[in-house]
Amino acid sequence: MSDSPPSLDPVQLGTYFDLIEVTSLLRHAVEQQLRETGDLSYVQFQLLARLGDSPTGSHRMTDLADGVVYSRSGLTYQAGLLEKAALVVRAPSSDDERSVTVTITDAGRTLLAKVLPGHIEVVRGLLFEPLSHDDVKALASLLAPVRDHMRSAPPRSAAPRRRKGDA
Amino acid sequence: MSDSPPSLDPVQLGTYFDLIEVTSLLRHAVEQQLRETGDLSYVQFQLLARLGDSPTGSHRMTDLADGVVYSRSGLTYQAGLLEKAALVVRAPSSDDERSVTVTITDAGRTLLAKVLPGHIEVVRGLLFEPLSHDDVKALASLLAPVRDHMRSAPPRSAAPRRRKGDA
DNA sequence: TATTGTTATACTCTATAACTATA
DNA sequence: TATAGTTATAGAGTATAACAATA
Repeated sequence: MSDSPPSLDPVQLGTYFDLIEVTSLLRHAVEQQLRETGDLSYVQFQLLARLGDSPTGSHRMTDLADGVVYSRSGLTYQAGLLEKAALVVRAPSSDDERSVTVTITDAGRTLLAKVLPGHIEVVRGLLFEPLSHDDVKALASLLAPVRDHMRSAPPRSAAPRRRKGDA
Repeated sequence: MSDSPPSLDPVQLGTYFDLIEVTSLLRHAVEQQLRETGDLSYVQFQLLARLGDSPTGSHRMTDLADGVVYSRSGLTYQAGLLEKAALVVRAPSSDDERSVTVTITDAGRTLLAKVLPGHIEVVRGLLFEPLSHDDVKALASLLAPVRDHMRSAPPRSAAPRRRKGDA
């Protein structure tokens, strides 16, 4: 199948390990803060944040699923939890009766506002404290192409159901 | 408590989001590969990899827990699964009868060897493809201080039971 | 026929607390 | 008394497949 060298060079390997370690620790710390402060999981926070960022406070289920969650049923589950907590409202979309539009409520915005400062403080204290402004810029400029590459080359993850063309 | 500005600057925020997105996608892709190729979760792979890296092929449970897993019972669970799959053996430590020494088996090493090439290929194809060697070095030099900082400042995560001094 | 979303179900993983045994 | 590990248990999260409704 392939005869390329089957290993990463030591720098790559160490970088990969550091990346995994750093984000695991960061994720863990942030999840704890979100749970304590707002009784939110990270996925739930991401959903609320996306809705809060939207000019309308709304998104279709599919758009949310494509960004945050990996399966549709998973999103239905999470949206159900958020709706039960009155942080979100679901309603049939006006233009496409199949779609469901999710909208953040005032309570959702309030909770988001309550949770955000601590969230940011954790991120700053853990991730950014040892980095200068120039370091952050450098990091950003390294991550951007990786992000774009990953977005453009869905390895074979995602594919919640079956996307566009497919054998 | 604190009157520091309650938000990250746009560059920091974008960097944080990119970091989360990149590692989420990478993690997801890698987990899928591990599951398909070796029926391993990422945690299980990490445990096997740690044991395989050790000169003796062994580690104490506690040492494994401190690096990979966040609760002791979680490690017991995972070690139990690995042992049931004959990838690992557990035995009381010779020097400290309270401790349990986990050792990777030949089958464990075989599985590790089977899984590693694909693992590395996913990491290279997804993470390193858009980065030059200098980019990787730069990324490594940015992640290292963050990693050290996080290790030295356990925010209040981990603490599986109760560490050294504690109120 | 394809797409959107939900439901039922099953499974994996994680964490807390109670417990045993050794240092 | 503190440390190492296990167990029981409970809960959160995820994915697959079958389903209903609209385009």
